Amino acid sequence: MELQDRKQFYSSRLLAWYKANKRDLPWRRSRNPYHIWVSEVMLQQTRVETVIPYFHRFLEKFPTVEALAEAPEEHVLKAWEGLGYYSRARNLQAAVREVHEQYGGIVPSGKEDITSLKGVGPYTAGAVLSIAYNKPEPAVDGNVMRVLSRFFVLEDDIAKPSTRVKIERLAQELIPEGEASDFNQALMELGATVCTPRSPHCLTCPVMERCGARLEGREAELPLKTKAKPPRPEARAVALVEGSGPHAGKLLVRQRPTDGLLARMWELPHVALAPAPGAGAAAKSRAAGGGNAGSPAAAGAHAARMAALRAELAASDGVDVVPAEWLRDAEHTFSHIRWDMDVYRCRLNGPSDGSAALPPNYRWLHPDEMEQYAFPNVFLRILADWWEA
DNA sequence: AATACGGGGTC
DNA sequence: GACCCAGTATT
Repeated sequence: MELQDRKQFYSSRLLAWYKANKRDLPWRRSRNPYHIWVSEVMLQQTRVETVIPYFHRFLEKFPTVEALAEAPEEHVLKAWEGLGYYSRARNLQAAVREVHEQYGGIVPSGKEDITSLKGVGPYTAGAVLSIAYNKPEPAVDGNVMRVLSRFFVLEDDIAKPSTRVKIERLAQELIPEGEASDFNQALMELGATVCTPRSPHCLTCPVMERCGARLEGREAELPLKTKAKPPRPEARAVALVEGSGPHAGKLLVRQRPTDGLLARMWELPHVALAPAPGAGAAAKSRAAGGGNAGSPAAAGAHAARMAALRAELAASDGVDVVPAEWLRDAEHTFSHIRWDMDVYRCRLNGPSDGSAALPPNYRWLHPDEMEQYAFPNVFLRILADWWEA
């Protein structure tokens, strides 16, 4: 049968290629299921080069299941600072605590058990079971969907969940007897280094002779994927509040709520501005490339935003912050939201000795205390620029 | 099935 | 600027 034959060809060629060409990655130097697990969670939607330094630091701080289970959550979040998708860190620690308490510290090797852990979905379950335990489970990520879509000319939309399920069945059939660990990594390695999203390197591909997409000249068209919605813009006013008296040299920061975007991370106090014509115009003028601090129209817009900043912060947090001047703008794009920010230098209204009481989630932060607070990159950059100047 | 959830690299 | 990345949870 032709298809059977192609599958056989694909598996044996790919496996041999991988054994001869695999990259030397930190998590490939270990078969410790905990190490593999940590790497797989970090690698979710994140590039290998980005992960490597985090992986080293994380395992240095939390070398074992027990160490991570017993660590304070804020230490874990701090170790994850800058990596993004911070629920991964919280879920990983919750799952590791479960492994510590319910599985005697041994990462479970059963599909049901490991899938029940927080933050462990179909991909991560398959990756840990195959890579660490050599179990013949598929581990289908974006690479695998692309690589198999091309070789077998699958025209399903890889953005649809049903497509992943279909490709999982195929990926499982392809696993050579006793070679799950290397074969699954080979699939991903091919996608990461040869069968890349754009301009794949077909001439060096170990399976190009029988690659359907290549033979039809369609390697650039596959896989099919529907486009994501663009992030929605949000105008925000940020308060950079300098301390005085005993708080001189410090900045006012606050911790975010336990749920939602950037959960439990620290940030500069800020408010969302009404999506008024003014905000849109300000964003537009920035996009056009011109600074907007000088123009009369911009000055009026700043006055309105400063008033909104003070009023909204009083209403939401009960802090009375008095904006003094526009400092800078800043833009940050998440997957689904774009923040168009204006940063204002402020002072805290209250006793001149700076003894005013703060809400429980507020702190005065000295630059030397940064290692105790986890900030997302969007605020890390603003803080760094401020302290540098 | 659609959306929330970060941040950065690349062509 | 567009696309994508070793995805998962929630709705």
